[in-house]
Parts: sequence; structure tokens; C-alpha cells
Amino acid sequence: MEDVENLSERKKNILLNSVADYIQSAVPITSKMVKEQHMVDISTATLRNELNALEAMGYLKQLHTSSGRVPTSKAYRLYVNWLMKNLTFKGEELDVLKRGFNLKAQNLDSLIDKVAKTISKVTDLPTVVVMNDLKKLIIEEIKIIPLIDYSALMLIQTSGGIINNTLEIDENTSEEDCIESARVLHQYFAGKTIEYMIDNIEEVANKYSERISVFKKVFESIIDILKETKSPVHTGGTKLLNKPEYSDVEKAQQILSLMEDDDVIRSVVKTEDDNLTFKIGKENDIETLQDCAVITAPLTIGDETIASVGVIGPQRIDYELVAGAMQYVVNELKNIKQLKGDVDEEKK
Amino acid sequence: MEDVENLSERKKNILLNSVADYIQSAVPITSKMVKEQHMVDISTATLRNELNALEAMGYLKQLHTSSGRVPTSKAYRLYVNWLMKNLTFKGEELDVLKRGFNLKAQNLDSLIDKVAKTISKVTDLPTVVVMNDLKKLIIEEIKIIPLIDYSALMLIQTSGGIINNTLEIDENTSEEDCIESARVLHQYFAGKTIEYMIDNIEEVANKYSERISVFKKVFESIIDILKETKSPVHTGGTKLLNKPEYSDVEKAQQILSLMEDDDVIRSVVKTEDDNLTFKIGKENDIETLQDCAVITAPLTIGDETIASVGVIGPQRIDYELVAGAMQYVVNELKNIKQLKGDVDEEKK
DNA sequence: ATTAGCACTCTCAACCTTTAAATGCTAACA
DNA sequence: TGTTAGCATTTAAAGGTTGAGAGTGCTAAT
Repeated sequence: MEDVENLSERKKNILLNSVADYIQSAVPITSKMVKEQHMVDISTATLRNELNALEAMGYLKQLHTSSGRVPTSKAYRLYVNWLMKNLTFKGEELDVLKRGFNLKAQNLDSLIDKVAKTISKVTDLPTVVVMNDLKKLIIEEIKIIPLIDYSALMLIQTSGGIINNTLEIDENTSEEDCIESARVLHQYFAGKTIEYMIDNIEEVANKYSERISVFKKVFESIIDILKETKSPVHTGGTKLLNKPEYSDVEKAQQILSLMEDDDVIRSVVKTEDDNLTFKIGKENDIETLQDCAVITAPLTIGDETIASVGVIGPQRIDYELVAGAMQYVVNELKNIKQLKGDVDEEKK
Repeated sequence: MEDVENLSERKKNILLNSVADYIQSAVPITSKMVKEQHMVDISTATLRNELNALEAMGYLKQLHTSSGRVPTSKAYRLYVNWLMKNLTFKGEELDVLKRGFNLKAQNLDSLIDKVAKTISKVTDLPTVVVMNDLKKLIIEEIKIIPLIDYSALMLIQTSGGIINNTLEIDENTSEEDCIESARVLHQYFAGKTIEYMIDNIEEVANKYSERISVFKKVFESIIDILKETKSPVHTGGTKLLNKPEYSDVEKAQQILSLMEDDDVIRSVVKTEDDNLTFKIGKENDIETLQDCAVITAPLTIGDETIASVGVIGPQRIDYELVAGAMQYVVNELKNIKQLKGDVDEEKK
């Protein structure tokens, strides 16, 4: 389908350079510009012929007869494919990232938050993270710590990170009750999935509710918490307003309100692919996004893919920067568990 | 200063009604409109005289000779003062709030987050929460719970809520070490302020570092965490774009980037007052906000004022709704500790 | 295959015109 | 003295016109 071979070396040159220029400047490509910046030896007339041909092939289009040309989705796709073959991280921009993004082990929520904020900052684009279903995660450790006000903190350490939630408990629940509850939970569910725990916790609760009055209450709270789906986390929406594409408030708002619709954005950002995925223009299913680009990647810790991250912008997006930043963050996350794996090995 | 007495009953009527209308519609006030909606028996000519007089007194101004009039800051101030005397919560809107805002005890971060999101949702305006300095909070309880990956969770239960942070610790730190560390910290610092803890922890660390090798490391992490200042939390920035006042992207961006400047927004939102504070138009110190309204309130849990919350919008803001929503949330927060106080009493 | 030259197209900004809505003012009225 | 009808006046907003400028496509020559 992407028969790059059809393109003469010169056409390819013109096209890739022009797309790169346009991504930086947002100024339509003209024969004069191409000559001055890339092909001084060739006349504008010749370049006009080339541009004309590229337009006929569907890589460029004019906004109106007497204007320069802008890249089509097809051109961006070509550019991205080429870029992915020749990707080198951009030094300076990623320096900022490397300095700002040190991951200490932390709970999932703040980890996700940090990922979104960092990518948004570096790319200067809105960024969304949607959590995968937690149900498939494997339970490693469970702790329940009583706090004030009829509440307790429950920590579930899983194969995909630590889940950290507040339980409502009865007023006369002692610290020992909490420890005992955690012990029982651990006994039954360590090594099992969260899904398994949801399905079977009731049974366990019934078994123990007579011996320890608080059990049932605790277990009910746990079910409530685990069943609830996390809202997607989004940051940097206002960054869209900087882009000339969205100087019209209406347009910006369409995208922004789409980002706030949990179900829609979840379907947009969630990715099955193992690598970066680029959806450019028409490649997007959602109507509103058909003149946008969406770049998504899975967030994997160890063996568990816990979430997907997505960056949304105009098609004229700095793919190189975005891909570099996302790649970097995704790798850092993988390394966290790498470390943990090593430690486990040593212990054995 | 606010000599409402100068105003005849009729003028006051016209003005308050007109401001209320304008807040809802954003359409400049005309003699015709006033007649039709509030004073059918009086001719437009008479109303023109009245409006003219109100303008001379500085309550209204025309955008140009042949346009209707819009309220000045002075008029909004009068309106707000009147409103605060006659405030009744708006039933329907606050119903949404009451349904959505149930506060379980939780850590400070998520509490703050919930407050911001809720107020922003109900008022349909950007909302910011800035944390007060935590240094004055009194420590009640300290727990350290070891997790994976050289890290532990530290919970400090204070007079103002639970502070919840991840520590980096040495690889060979046992659970007993953590418990012992927490015990020592508790022994020295329970009942003291966090500030006191920061000033004296080093000494304690030195004393114990020989007996328990991990102490120093733990204590260093704690200092780092406590010294760091929390960034303000902001939500709903994009809601500004709905307002006709900000159909111009430039204007919206001015406000939005101001909201993202931590130092500036902190000075804007932080309030010493015990109640709701309204800063209308020129009453704001910051240049950019001089055609905005900023409504702020302290967030108090028990005796501790832990943060300030602020709502930012055009001067033409639904003060009634905003005041109602903020008042409600502020009270709910107070009640949390009320509850806790009761429990403490019972225990004695 | 390339290029110079030129006619052609279209946007953009500036300027003008018209329309409609609101006002201020004057003079009459209760 | 307060109220009102009537009318001239003001102005923004919308629509139309024009000229300049930038870019293209096409033709004919190299």
C-alpha cells in the first residue's frame, strides 16, 4: 500500500523535508520555500511540477488555487514510517525529560499522574492515561492499616504495582482485626488475580464473619473499591490553544470535551499493540479526531500492561519529539520492575 | 463607602435585577429589556433616565453610545453584598453536589483533588486549591510500612489530615526496622509540629543510627519529603472557554497560564479571612485579573486550616451558585473533624 | 527534463455602505 | 416634579467592493 518506491529520490526528498518544515512552522509549502531551503539549484517552476505531481499522488493538497500546499494524512503517514526507521532521540528536549522524570516506587495513582504530566510537558501537548482493567493483576501482598474516622488504608501489592485505597470500617474495629483480615485475605488470595478475589471474597467473608464481626464489613468495602473503574487521567489540555490549528475556540473545545468523555477517550487511547501506535487523520475512528493525530503506547511494568498513554494533537505534530519522549518513559517504566526482578532473584 | 442608601428603592430594584439578568445572559442591559422583564408599567424613557443616573453613579457603563449597559465592578460588589445577606442555596444545582461529594476519610492529596473537582464541576468554572504550609500541623501518629523496591510508605496522621508519602530505604531494611523507626519517631514527635520534627530529626537520627543502621537513611528521606512544597492543584481550566468573555483565545490563555504559575496563583488564592472572600474586578491585585472575579475560602479541618480554595471566572459569574457550592464543601470538611472530635470524646 | 515568463486565481486587508438597535434630549403632560 | 412620546443621533455588525500580493498552472523555449 505504501509504495514509497513510486517516488523518485527527489520527490521523496522534497516531501519529507517539506513535511518536517510544515510541522515546525505551520506555513503551507510553496515552490519558493522548497527552493530556498532545500534545493537552491532547482528552479521554482520545476519544483512546481514536482509539487503538482505529489499532489496528484495524494500527498499534498492546496487550500485554494493560489496557496501553498499542506501535507495530507498520507504524507504524514509516509513521514512517520520513515521517521520510525531513522529515529534518533532529540538530545536537548529529552534532557529536560531525563532530569524531571525519576521514578521512585510509588503507588499506581501517582505514577500514572507523573507519566501524564511529564509527557505533556515535554511534548507540549495534551496527554491522557487510561488504566487497563485491574482485574487481571496478580495479588502479591495485602495490608490493612487502621486510620482515624472509621477508615483504614488497604494496600494491595500486585504484579503491576501497588493499589492503595481507603476502606470504610466499623467503629469498633481493632488493629488486630485489621491484621487478621489482611492475613486471611493473604492466605486465600495471594498468587491469585484480583478478579478471582472479587468472585470469591464473599464466600470467605461468610466463613469468617461469625468469628470476627468486622470481616464482612471490610470485605464489602473491598469489593466496592475493586469494582470501580478508574477515570482516565488527562493533563495539558490547554496546550492545544497554543497551536494555530486551534486558534478557533470551537475546534479546541470539540477535542477538549472529547478528552473529558471517559468512555470515548478510553476507546481512543487504549492500545493492543506492543509498540508506539500512530493514528493519523482519517486513520482515527472518531469523527472529531479525523484531522488530528493520536499517538498511543502501552505502559508496562514487568509483565503487566497496566495502562495506555496517548498524546493528542493536530496532524502537524512533532512526531519525532513525541515518539522519543513516549519511548523513553515507557522504557523507564519497564526498568522499574526489571530492578525488582533482580532483587527477587538475589533473594532466592 | 457602599452607600446603598443613595439609591432609591426603584433604582436598587433595577440594578440588582439587571445584574442578575446579565450574569445569566451576558447580554447588555437595555431600557427595553428592563421594562419587559421587570417593570412593565414604566416607560422605556423613564427607565432610560434611571439607567443614565445609575451610570452617572458608577454602577453601569456603556460599551459605546448606542449599546446597552453592563455592570461595573461597583455594581457586582453591591450585588454580592446584597446576595450575601439574602443567600439561599440553589436547590437543584447543589443536589448534584450533595450526591457527588461524599467524603470518606482519605489522605490529604485525594481529599484536595476531590474538593477541586467537585467545586469546578458544580460551578462550571476553573478551581484551584493551594496548600497551606504543613509545618504547623501537629503530629498525632506515625506509621512506616515497607513496600517493594527499596521503598516504604510513611503515614503521618496530623491535626489536619493524613500525610502519605513514599520513602526510599535501604535494601536490607526489615519490617522490624520500620516499626522501630516509627516507634522512635512517635516517641519523640507525637504532639509536636512538623516544623519541630524537621528541626530536630537529625539529632534523633544521630542518636539511633548506630543502634539501627537504617535510621539515618529513613530520616533523611523524611526531611526531603517534608520540606518540599506542594504545587497548587487546578482543575477545569478549559471551562473558561465556554464563557463568551473568553471566546478570544488570547484572553483565555492569559488567565490559564496565570493559573499554572505556582507562585502567582498561590498569592491569588491564599486567604486569611475565615469566610468566603470575593475579589471583583479592580479589587484584584494582579493586572491580568482586573476584569475577573476570584472567590476564595479557607479549607479547615477541625482547628487546622490546611489549604485555600479559589474559583476564578469573569466578573459576570454566578455568585449565588459559587458561594453556595463553596460554602457547602467548606462545611462538609469542617464536619469531618467534628466527627472525629466526637469519637475522641467518647473514647475518654 | 528544465526553466523563464505570464496570465490567472484567490485570500486578505482596507474601505465603504446599509441596517437596526439603542441612546439622549426636548417638549408635552399629569 | 416625575413621566412619557417622539425624534435625531450614534454605533456596531454585516455585507459588498476594491486593490495588492502571493502563489499557481501552463506554454514555449532551451
